[in-house]
Amino acid sequence: MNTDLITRDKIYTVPELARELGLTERSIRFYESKGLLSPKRAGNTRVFTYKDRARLIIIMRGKRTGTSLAGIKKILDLYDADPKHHKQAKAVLNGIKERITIFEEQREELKIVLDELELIKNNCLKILGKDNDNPSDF
Amino acid sequence: MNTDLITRDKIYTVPELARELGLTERSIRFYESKGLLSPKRAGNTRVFTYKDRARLIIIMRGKRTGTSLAGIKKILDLYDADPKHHKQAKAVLNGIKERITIFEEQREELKIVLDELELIKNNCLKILGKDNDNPSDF
DNA sequence: TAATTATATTACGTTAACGTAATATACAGA
DNA sequence: TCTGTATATTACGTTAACGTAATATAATTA
Repeated sequence: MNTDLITRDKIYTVPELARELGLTERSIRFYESKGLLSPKRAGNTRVFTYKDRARLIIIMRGKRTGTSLAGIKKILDLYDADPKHHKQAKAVLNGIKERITIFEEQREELKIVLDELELIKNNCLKILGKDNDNPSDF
Repeated sequence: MNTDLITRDKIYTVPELARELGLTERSIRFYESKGLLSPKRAGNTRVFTYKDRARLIIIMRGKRTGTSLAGIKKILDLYDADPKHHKQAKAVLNGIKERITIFEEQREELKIVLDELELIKNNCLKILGKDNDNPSDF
C-alpha cells in the first residue's frame, strides 16, 4: 500500500516517457505546446508526474480511436474539471454526453464496415474452400 | 424489379453527388485524383455510375471511422477484387483479416474510452442529484 | 577548465486532406 | 454571334501533426 504511493510519486523526463510509451520526444513536447500537457520544470527540464503520464496514455488511446488532438484536449478537460462545483459538473455532463454520442456513432460505423468485411471474407473462404486446386497451402 | 435496374442505370455528375451526399465537389475530384474513384467521361464531364456512388458512400463511412484515404483505398481494393480468381481471393483474404483486426482493435479502444466517460458522467450525475441547490434547472 | 552529454528551443520541411480563387472550355439560349 | 451557365483545370493557400536539423544551454565528467 505504500509502494503504490511511491509509484505515484515517481517523476519522468521527456526522453523517459518517450522510451517507455513508445513515442517521440517531439510528440510529447508538441502535445504540451498544444495545451494537452502542463509539466512542471526543474530548471529548463520538464518534470512529468504520474498524472501527466496518465494523460499521455489517454492521449495515445485517443489517437488510436482516430480522434484529433483538439478532440482529445476536450476529453482531457472533462477529466480535469472538479465535479464538486455544480457549474463545472453541469458543463462536464454536457460535454461528456456529446462525446459519448460521437464515440458511440463511430463504434456503430465500425460495426457496419466490420460486418461488410466479414461478408467479403466469408465469400472468399467459400470459394477457396469449395474449388481448391492448391491444397499445399494448408 | 425493373425499377431497380432503372435505378442502377442512373448516372450522376460531380455537383449532383456533392449535393446528394453532402460533400464538396472538390472532395469528389480529390478522391478521384487519389485513385479512389474512376468515373467515365462524357467529353470533359465526369459521369458517375451507381457503383461509383456506392464507393463514395463507403469512402464517407470510412472517414467517419477515422480512417485515412490511403486506408480507405485499400478497403475499396478489397471490394474490387474478383474472388473467383484464387490468387486474388487469397490476397483479399489476407488484406481483409488485417483490416478486420485493425477495426476490431479500434472498436475496443472506443469501448474503453466510452466506459471511462460513463464513469465520469455517473459521478457528475450523482453529485448533481445528491446536493442540489438549484432545482429550477429541472 | 575543456569536452561531453542531455535537454530545450527556434525554425524550416513534410504529408494528408482538402479550401479557394482564377482561368479555361464547352454548350445552351437570346 | 454574344452571353451566360456549368464543369474542369491549374495552382496557390491552409490546418493538423508531427519530422528533422541546427543551435543554445546546462549539467557532468575527464
